[in-house]
Amino acid sequence: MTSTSPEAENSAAVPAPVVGRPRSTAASNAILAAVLDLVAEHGSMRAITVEAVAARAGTSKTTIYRRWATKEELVAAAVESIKAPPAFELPHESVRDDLIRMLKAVRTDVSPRERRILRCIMIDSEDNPELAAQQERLMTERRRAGIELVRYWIERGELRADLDPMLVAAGLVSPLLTIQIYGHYPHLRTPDLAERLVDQILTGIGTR
Amino acid sequence: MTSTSPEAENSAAVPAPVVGRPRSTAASNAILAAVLDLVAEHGSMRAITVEAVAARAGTSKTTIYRRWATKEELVAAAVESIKAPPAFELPHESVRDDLIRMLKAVRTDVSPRERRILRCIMIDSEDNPELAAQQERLMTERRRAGIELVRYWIERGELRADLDPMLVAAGLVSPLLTIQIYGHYPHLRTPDLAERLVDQILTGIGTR
DNA sequence: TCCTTTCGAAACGCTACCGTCGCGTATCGA
DNA sequence: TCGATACGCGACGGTAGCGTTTCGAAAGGA
Repeated sequence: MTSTSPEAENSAAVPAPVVGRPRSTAASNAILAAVLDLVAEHGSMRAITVEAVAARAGTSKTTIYRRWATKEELVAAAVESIKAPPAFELPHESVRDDLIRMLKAVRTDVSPRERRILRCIMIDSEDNPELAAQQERLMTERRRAGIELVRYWIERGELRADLDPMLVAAGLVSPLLTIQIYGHYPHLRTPDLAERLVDQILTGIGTR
Repeated sequence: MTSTSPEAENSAAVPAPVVGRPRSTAASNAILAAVLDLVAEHGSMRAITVEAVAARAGTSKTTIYRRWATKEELVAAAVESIKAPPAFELPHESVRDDLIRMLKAVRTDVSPRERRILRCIMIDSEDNPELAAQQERLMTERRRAGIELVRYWIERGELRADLDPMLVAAGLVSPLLTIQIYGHYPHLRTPDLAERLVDQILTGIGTR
């Protein structure tokens, strides 16, 4: 820790010179936050303009373009600045409660703002490999907790030993996400969706 | 059937006069097909241009704007022209086979072209209520078969009677779609995904 | 203090695309 | 044949947004 800068450098940014007036980190943060705000408000990354970002951040376009060469780099940097939510604590009292809590965490820990941001990343990552990589990073982080949870209860014999933890997690989280975030199956958007999903997969749907 | 036109009128189109040279239905069809082609090739509706549609359809921009007032109307009409796939026949030999067949039909009956179109509709329906309505129409049609199937096997006592058929369908189709179409959980993209999903939900994951 | 760089503001060039118009030609019904 | 409309073509005006430039002022480091 000899002379570390207080803020981590933005990866894809144009490097700042060492002499002269230093760049305002407050401005950098405000710009990245403004990008995420606007992405959350409007539908996608196509829908936001650099001028709007500057206005929201209280800076000028010049200040933005001094840091990032293109709009794509700017958005990528903003997405990169998103941190994964802190790992939530589970009481480990019962499989059912844990799974339900995990699913509800997907719904509550993720704010509506962040939810819309994730949705936009999903959309735009189609034709933006940089964004696609970022998406993978965010998704993998968020998926890990669920997979670990399944593993935990398999070890304790509460879940079948021959399960693929990832498939179980997918079977629970995917329906929840498509219903909650994408708005599919509107009839299923009830407050007890998490409970119903867990019960369904826990006991199975067959009669034998 | 006195003087019915051979083709159904396009709903939101500017009505064609009764005197003078009639509009070419071939051109109309070529235009709508071109829209869907281009939507499938490029990412979204924003990415396609009216000039490109005209070029692909072998017409001129004038011909397009004589039928639809704006690009939005054009896209909406093209989406409206999509027909639901024919209902597939199931052998009804066993629940397991039927469910697996149903899931595999999701993967095979929907061509890659149509898949991309559906994806784009999903994306653009965010800020286009007209498209959102069309999306609901297409999704509901496609979901019905799965829900009916669950109901069929409930009546025959092979599935639990207290199930919500829609929740079961969602629990099966959603993971498949997110994995197959959206590319999530890349480790799960195996040829036997349908079988594994069905087995997991059929027998349940719990040990008691 | 001086030198270097940043900042905000405003204007600019550029490109892409929408939607319109005019024109000569083609095609239908009466 | 005549009248009315559709057709393709090309050009146009208008708008939006990206990225650049200029300029005076401010703010740090040596």
